[in-house]
Amino acid sequence: MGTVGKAIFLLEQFSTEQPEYGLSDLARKVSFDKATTRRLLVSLAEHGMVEQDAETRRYRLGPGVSRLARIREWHFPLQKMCAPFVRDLARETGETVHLSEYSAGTLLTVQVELSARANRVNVDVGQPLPLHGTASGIAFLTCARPEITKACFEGRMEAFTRFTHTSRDALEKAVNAARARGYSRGDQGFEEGVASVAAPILNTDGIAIGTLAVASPMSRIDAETTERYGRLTMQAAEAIACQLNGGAA
Amino acid sequence: MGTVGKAIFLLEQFSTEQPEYGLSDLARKVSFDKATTRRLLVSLAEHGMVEQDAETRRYRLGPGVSRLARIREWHFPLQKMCAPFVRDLARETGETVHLSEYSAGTLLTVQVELSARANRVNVDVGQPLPLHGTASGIAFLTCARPEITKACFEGRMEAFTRFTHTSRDALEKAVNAARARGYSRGDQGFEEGVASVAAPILNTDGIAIGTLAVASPMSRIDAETTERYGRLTMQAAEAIACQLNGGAA
DNA sequence: TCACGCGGTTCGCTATTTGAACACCGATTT
DNA sequence: AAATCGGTGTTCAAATAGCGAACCGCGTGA
Repeated sequence: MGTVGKAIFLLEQFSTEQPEYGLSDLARKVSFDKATTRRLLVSLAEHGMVEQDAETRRYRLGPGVSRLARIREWHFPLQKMCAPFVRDLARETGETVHLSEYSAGTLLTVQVELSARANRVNVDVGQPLPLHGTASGIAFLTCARPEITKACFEGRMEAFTRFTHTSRDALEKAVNAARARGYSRGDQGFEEGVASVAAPILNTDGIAIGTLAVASPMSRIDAETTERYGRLTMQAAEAIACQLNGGAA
Repeated sequence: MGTVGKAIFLLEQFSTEQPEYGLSDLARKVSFDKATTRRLLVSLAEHGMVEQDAETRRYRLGPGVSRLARIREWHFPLQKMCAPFVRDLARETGETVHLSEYSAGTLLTVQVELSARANRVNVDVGQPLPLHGTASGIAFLTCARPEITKACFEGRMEAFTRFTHTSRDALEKAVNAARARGYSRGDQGFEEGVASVAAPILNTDGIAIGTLAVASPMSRIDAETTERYGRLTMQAAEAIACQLNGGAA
């Protein structure tokens, strides 16, 4: 791994559950030398990508990342644009809805609207979803760029539950079924007891850039509601794409 | 400059005005070798910090930066929290209001609410403001951590206009006056014809983490309105600090 | 009192980064 | 259609930047 890879790897350790680290903590977690870790952190801090609490000496993500994100969001306002659609879909279904965006081999969760029910599916913002093991992933693969699909089919497929598709064949079938249907189904492929439906969000070229998904506890859904949620998700994803690509079409 | 510094420097080239670069463009702009620039971009792209448009081959900020920003914002929701205060202040004054956060030696503009008037001051999100040359900077220095103040006083002070404070003495005077007053004034220190007032936003320890500022064309204001805007800004900054620090006191 | 773990620093070794030169491709010019 | 230009992307010897074991000083709890 190159030096910048390591630096970014450090940044990626921060999460909503663990937003702060001491130097040694972090060094252990990534198994870099303490000195290395520190040098990287200092470099990052010089540009505001991390900041160090003046008294606890712990490190956390800095204002620089927000700045970059604002520039991106300004130019490509995916999140802002999708917010109302995600909310509406969550209200219509009463289930947890999440929006994901493709990034470096996985789908990153961008936005989550949690179900109001006591028994609900929890998804964290920033959580990466595997392409082969989630409804979102399968939906994405129905319209992904060929290189991505190829890399996914040829890569190792980790089994998260006993339902995860782990063979190219099974996955290809699931993707084809989803493409025919217009939305994907993910039955306990990532987490036992969770059933999801998802639809891809396409750019002007018809290539998927992300997905919209509804995740429910299995106990609450049957074939009919799955179909209903699937259609709603598909429609919402299309509406998003339509607005993203300039209102036209 | 170390390798990660260079990588981040690349990221910092992207702005709202110039959100995309070709490889050669970018290499020229930062004066790195093309090969170097490319290697850095590839490393960044592997982690989603930049992405390359599949057809134009140009590079832009990637979803990874948004992810990091969301994690930070989750943990430290400055922007979300301040939004209503910024809006209210903009409505009350009818002028451009901007919120900045300290990062790596400067103040980064986090949020801007532009005046509705035709003749108005424009500030860009993500724009860095110098500590010595703006109302925001002076407000910040009234309550900054001693090291920061020291570094600023001892550093070179660029003159942006003929009104910019360029001597330690002048700056120190302005800071002391602002501290006594509760808000700072910046008369054409950064841009001719622009007068601003600003107040620091303090953390629980009474240390400034950012500033809130109102920027008006000079033609529109006099001593009295300056005083009024100053008080309003101060109150808003205090209200923000109060909410940031847990509603208490 | 001692031992431990913490943040931070040093310095010789070495692996990584560097950049001139090159290959390629497509558009525009001759 | 040959030549030229400007662009992206690749190579490899040379040199620079990063590495990490060992170190310091500090606070804490045994």
